[in-house]
Amino acid sequence: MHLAFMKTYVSVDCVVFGFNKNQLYTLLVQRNSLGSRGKDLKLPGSLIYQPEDADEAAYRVLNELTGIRKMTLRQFKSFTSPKRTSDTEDVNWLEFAYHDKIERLITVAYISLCKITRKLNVVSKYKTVEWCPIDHLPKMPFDHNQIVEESLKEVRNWVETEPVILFELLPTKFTATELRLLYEAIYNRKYDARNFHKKMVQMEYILPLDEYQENVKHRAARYYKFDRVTYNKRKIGI
Amino acid sequence: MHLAFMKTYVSVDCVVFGFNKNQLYTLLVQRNSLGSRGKDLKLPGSLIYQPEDADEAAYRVLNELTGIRKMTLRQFKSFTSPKRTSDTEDVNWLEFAYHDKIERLITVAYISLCKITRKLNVVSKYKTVEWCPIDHLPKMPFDHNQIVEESLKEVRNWVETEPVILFELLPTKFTATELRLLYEAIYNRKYDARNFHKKMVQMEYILPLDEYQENVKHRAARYYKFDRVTYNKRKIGI
DNA sequence: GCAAAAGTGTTCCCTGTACACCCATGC
DNA sequence: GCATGGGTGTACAGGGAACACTTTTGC
Repeated sequence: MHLAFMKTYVSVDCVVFGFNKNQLYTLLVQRNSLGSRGKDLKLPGSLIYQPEDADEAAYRVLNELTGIRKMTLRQFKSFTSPKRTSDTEDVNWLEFAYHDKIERLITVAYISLCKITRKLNVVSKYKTVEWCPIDHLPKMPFDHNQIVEESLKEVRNWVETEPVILFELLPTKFTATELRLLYEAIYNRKYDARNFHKKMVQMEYILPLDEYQENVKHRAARYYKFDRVTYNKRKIGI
Repeated sequence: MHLAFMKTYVSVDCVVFGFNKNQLYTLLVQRNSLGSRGKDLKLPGSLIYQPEDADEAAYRVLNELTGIRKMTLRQFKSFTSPKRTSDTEDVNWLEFAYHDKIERLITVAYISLCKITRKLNVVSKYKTVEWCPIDHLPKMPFDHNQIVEESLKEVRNWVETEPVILFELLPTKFTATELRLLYEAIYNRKYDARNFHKKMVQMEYILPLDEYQENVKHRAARYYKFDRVTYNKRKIGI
């Protein structure tokens, strides 16, 4: 038996995390669909251009959406199943969007992070760009649901090696509670607020500000900010 | 400017770790070269066949080399730079080996593990298969040196989530010192032998045997074995 | 005063690390 | 005996978890 080798298109797909209140969100785009079921939301992504590597393609996709030149990102897994393109509607959309015959398509999945308050550009290829809570995701095309699911585990690994990424999800000034809720959302567990606060105070790269919440009906919480300089010094020590 | 999308061949490459004495090794194959420089060693790999996904291609490559049906493996990163195929000699070899015109090639890199004593098959595509100490690797084609380098970090992550993989590198019966040297090789640091021993005794899935070393010129060390049943029970608890 | 959330202090336990010491074997 | 490596016991430090208690603000 002689088997043909696989010659294929390669795309990148980005799981962009955002955070608000106590909930993680991910950025979804709406396909300019061909009259199909539902809202037709999917992960932002693109085929890779000839002169690009996958990282560059991911930077390009994210730059189009957010205007940020080089967002922090992390490749986490490639999805290569031949079954990815078994849904004819998905394939039709691909061929419609890229004006090309697509037989097989593998994708390199990336994680990135974005302040949820950031203004987003609606790229012409899509109808809308929106934040969607990760525990209420719609059914998405290809294996995008699976990609998001696996990406959440990868975020945890990422936080452990580079806690700096947490601060890309928070506003510049944040309270201890906001940071704690972010940890709780990522690890899907509760942390004792009192212990968490002490631990946070010990992180020398989190600087207390002389600013406090206003118009809250309880004791106003102090604001903190992340200090990149101290953080980078700390990393050398490890 | 209109840019062409990338249509490319996709391969898998496997970094197979082995362990002996106090040293990690990786499995390299020798290309049936076209009269070229050096020994021409590289990572075992293959283009992906049409009906396969990347995991299946990696299983196939490893099965050819070791005869093991489904070795434990872990996808860890895709390497996608257009520069991968900038060396003409590398491209010549590819086209020679696969009887096809190769312009661009991305690869999905995998890690796997193998007892170093295992008998290996020399696949017809290659001249030799050999174990090479990871800190004395030859210059290899493509970005294979970079792949090995990055894979070592990934092995550490893997051990932390699934310590079971360590025992795929050790003989069925092993001493405390052997396990310690394996840890030392992976983490590139020393561990206090006495503390390590105590820690090991606490791991309920490592069973002490009533067998001891023979013909050693010091107190004979006890042999231990890994108990998969206890290990799996333990995992449920987490 | 009361509710609600911020923030501090204390205690306990577990784990890692350092290190002193004893054991078994070959020469 | 002595060198070599195997194996046990003790002691201390740091970090996490549990939780009592105080502070500030709006109503």
